[in-house]
Amino acid sequence: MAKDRAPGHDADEADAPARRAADRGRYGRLSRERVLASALELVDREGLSALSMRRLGAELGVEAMALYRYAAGKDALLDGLVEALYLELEERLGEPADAGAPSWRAGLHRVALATYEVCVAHPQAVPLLTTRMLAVPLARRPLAVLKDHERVLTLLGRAGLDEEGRAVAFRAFTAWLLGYVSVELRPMVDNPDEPDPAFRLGLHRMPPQELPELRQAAPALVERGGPEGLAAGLDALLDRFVPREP
Amino acid sequence: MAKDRAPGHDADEADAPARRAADRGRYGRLSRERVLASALELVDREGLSALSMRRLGAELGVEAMALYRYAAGKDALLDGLVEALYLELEERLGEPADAGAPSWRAGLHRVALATYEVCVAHPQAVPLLTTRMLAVPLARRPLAVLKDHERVLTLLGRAGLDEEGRAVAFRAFTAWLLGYVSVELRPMVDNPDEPDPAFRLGLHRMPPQELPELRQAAPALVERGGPEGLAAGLDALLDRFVPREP
DNA sequence: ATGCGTATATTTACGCCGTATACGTACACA
DNA sequence: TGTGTACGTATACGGCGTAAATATACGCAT
Repeated sequence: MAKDRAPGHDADEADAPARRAADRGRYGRLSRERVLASALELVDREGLSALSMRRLGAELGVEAMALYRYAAGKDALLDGLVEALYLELEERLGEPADAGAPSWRAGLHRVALATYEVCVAHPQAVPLLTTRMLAVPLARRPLAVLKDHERVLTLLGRAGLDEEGRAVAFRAFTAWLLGYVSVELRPMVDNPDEPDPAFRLGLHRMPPQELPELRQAAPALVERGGPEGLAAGLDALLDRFVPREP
Repeated sequence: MAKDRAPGHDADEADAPARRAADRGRYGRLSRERVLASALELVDREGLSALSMRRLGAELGVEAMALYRYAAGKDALLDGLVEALYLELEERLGEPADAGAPSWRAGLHRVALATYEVCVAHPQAVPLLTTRMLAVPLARRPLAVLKDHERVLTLLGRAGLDEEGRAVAFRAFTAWLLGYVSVELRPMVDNPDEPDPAFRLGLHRMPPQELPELRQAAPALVERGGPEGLAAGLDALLDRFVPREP
């Protein structure tokens, strides 16, 4: 495929121009959006390890090197995925200025919940948040990420915190949120299709005598806390790190 | 090097046996401990991306394939690193049964603090906790990890929680701890050697007008919360998820 | 329509990666 | 001293990220 170099006429296909373009998925050209969207889709479908430049190129009907026009390299592509997640978050949240005037607390809950939902929609991409995103120095993070930070800081500002208090609360918010989605959104179950609960969890692999508590608690541990668990912990932290409301 | 096949006599070195062994670092043979220790050292020194089978082999004076006797593959090697971290944690904490009888709360603080310290000692390995460790189904995690889980569950059991409450508290403990070390232990600073704070943070890279709050808060944000921040959030969560003490 | 400059995509090549397979080597024990 | 077995090496393969050079197609003035 993509081997014949005859410039114009092929045989039975009428229009000569954009012949190769048709090969690459019926959309005319590449664009950063298309590249990132396709990458995210691939990750959602087959996991992070399936994402390679060559594979993504094939997905788009294009050679690997063509992608370098839209991302400086593989690392930049991964950072682009983080950006894509935060753009999706922005979309869910609406304008940066939290337009209406719910309380700062409700605002933070809204941000946390929306982030949770984005992560639920793309569980395979979640590790990128703790690896790529946090690895990039603050000022170099994608704009969408910075806007999210700005939003959270603004909400904390409304709570009447001084600069130091705001930084403490911001770190706590981020740590809880990222930690929560990290532990929540990955499979704890060994063999999902097994009917017997103990075998489904793979408990027969664990040392028989030690670990009695873990053995007993395992079925409950693999349950999800859900958005409620996220909200409950968030409130606990806010109660601690933010002075009483007026 | 490692080319001469003359079996016994060399020239000036007396003892013939273990000649090749001397080439590979003056220690006789490989072992899982040596492999994992060397891998962790390499990661500490040069980061996760520097860890490859070939490189680690070279580090040990051995061909890459030799490592496959001690770890089934690269993934298993990474899981082994997680195990190594938790063995180090176990060492810091002493016997699994939290022998003395500090309160369950003090016990949890001790576990959290010791985990924090291990992560501070190996910041480059921290991403493995959210990627590899959490990606492995509960029952397949390394024994040292399971023992840690058991310890935390036991402490929560002393707090008088029922099964459901224990699972909720366990997840909150884990999420907070992993989230906290993840955000805390990576460099936020763009150019550490720059004297001027704003340039050190790379603030000149950020859009000039938007993000006013972030701009102002940045210097405080890049500070660490330290063990105190960890403990404060932990208490907040425990107060919420554990019924009042007797 | 024509030709050209530029944006876009391909080709080719290099070195590193994980690892399957087959092969040497040396040590423990008879 | 001989032999079985645990340990390490040699070689090879396909896939990876990406640098450099090359080919193609599109917008636009003519």
